[in-house]
Amino acid sequence: MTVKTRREREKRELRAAILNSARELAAAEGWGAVSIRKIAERVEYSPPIIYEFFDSKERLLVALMVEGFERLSVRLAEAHRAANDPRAALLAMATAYFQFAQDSPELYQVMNGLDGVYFCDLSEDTTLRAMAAAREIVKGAIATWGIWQNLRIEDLEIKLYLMWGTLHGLTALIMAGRLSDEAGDPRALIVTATENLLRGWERGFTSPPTPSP
Amino acid sequence: MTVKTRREREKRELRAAILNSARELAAAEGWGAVSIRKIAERVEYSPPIIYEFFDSKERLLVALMVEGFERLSVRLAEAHRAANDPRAALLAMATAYFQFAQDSPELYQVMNGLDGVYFCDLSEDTTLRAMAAAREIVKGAIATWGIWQNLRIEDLEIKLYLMWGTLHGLTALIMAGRLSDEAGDPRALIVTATENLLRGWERGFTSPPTPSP
DNA sequence: CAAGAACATCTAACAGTGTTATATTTTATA
DNA sequence: TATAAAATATAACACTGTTAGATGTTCTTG
Repeated sequence: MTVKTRREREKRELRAAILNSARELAAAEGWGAVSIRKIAERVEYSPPIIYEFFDSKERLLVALMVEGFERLSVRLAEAHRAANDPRAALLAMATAYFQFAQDSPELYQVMNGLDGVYFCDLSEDTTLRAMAAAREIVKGAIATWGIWQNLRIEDLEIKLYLMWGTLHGLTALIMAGRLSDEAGDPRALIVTATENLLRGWERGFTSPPTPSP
Repeated sequence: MTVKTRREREKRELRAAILNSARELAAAEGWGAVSIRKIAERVEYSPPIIYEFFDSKERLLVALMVEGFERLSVRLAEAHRAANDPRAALLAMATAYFQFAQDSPELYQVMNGLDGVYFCDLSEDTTLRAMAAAREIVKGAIATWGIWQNLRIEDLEIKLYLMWGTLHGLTALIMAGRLSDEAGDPRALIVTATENLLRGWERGFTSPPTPSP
C-alpha cells in the first residue's frame, strides 16, 4: 500500500511541477514562449509525459486558470477580512484584485484569455467552481455594503459584473500599456474607479432607501 | 508612368486583400487558425509574399489593429453626431462601442490583445495616431457633457480611461462568455454601466459647480 | 526465483507553424 | 532581342502540438 501512495504522491508532485514550470516560463518570457517541449525539459521528462496529466496544452492552461482563481479568491477574502467597514472592504478588494494582477501577470493573463486562448471550454466542474467562488466573495461584499449603506440592493448580480468589468477593463488596459502617463498612478485609478462606482450606486436610489429600524 | 501607377494600385490592392483574408479567416475560425500560409493561399500567392508588405505576422496584426481603431472612431463619431444631447451622446457611444465589438469581434480582439499578441510594439506613428483619434472623440464627448452638466471636469484624462476601462472590461467578459445568464441583456449592462459612471461623476462634485452665467 | 502482465516512459514521426535564403520566372529597359 | 531589374516561387530551417509504437521498469503470479 505504501508504495502505491508514494506513486500517487510522485504523480501529484510531477503534475504540480509541470504547472509551475509553465508558470515560470510564462512569467519569464511570456505565454508566447511557453511550449510543451520546454515545459517537459524543465521537469526533466520527455514531452509526451505532459499528456499523462493534461489532454492538451489548452487544458493545462485551464488548470492554471483554476489555480489563478483560487489564489485570487484567497487574496480577496484576506482584503475583505482586514477592512474596517464594508466600503473599505470593497476598496481593499479592488486594490487586491489589481495587486494580484501585478504580482502574477501570467496567472491573470491565463485567467482572462490574454494568453492566446481567449475561447476555451470553461464548463468543467472545477473551473466553474473556482470562478464562482471568486464571484461569490465580491457579491457578498457588495450585498453587505448595500445593507450598511441602507440601500436596497437590487440586481446584485448585475452590480457584481459592473464591478468585475470595471476592474478587469482597467487592469487589462494597464497591463497592455494602453494608458498614457497622464492617467497617473494605476493603483489610484483603480481606487477612483471603485469609488465612482459606489457613488453611482448610492445615487441610483431615488426611491426611498429601506428605513433603518 | 501609367504602368507604374497600376503597379502601385495592384500593390495596394494586394495589401488590402491580405488584411481582408486574415480578417475573414479569423472571423470564420478564430485567430488561432490564422496562419501565413492560409492567408497566402487565400490571396493566391505563395507565403513569402506576405513579407513584402509586413515585417512579421505580428506587424500584420498591428496593421489590422490600426484599421480597427479607425473603424471604431467612425462609429463613435456617428453615434456622437446622431445624439440629441451630451448625455445621450455618451450613452450612444457606449452602445456603439459594444456594437462594434459584436459586429467585428475579430477586429476587437486584435485591438485588445485577445488574439494571442497581448504585448506588442505600439510605438509606430500610425498606431499611436489611430488609438489617439478614438480616445479624443470620447474625451471630447466627456468634456462637452461636463460643460452641459455645469460641472468643472477635472482629470479629464482619468475620466476617459475610467470610461474606456468600464466598456472594455464588460465587453471582454461578455465576449469570453464569462457572464452568467442572470446578468441579463449585455447591451443593457453596458448602458447601465455608463449611466452609473455618469452618476458617479455628477456626484463627485461636492464643491460647488461652476455657476451658469 | 522466473515468467508474464502491467505500468511508466521514451523515441520518432506527422502535419503544421513563422521565417528566410535561394532560385526562378516575369517584366521593363537598352 | 539581350540584359538588367523587379516580382514571385521553391525549398529549407527550426520550431510547434500531438500521437503511435517501441522500450524499459516494476509488479504480480505460478
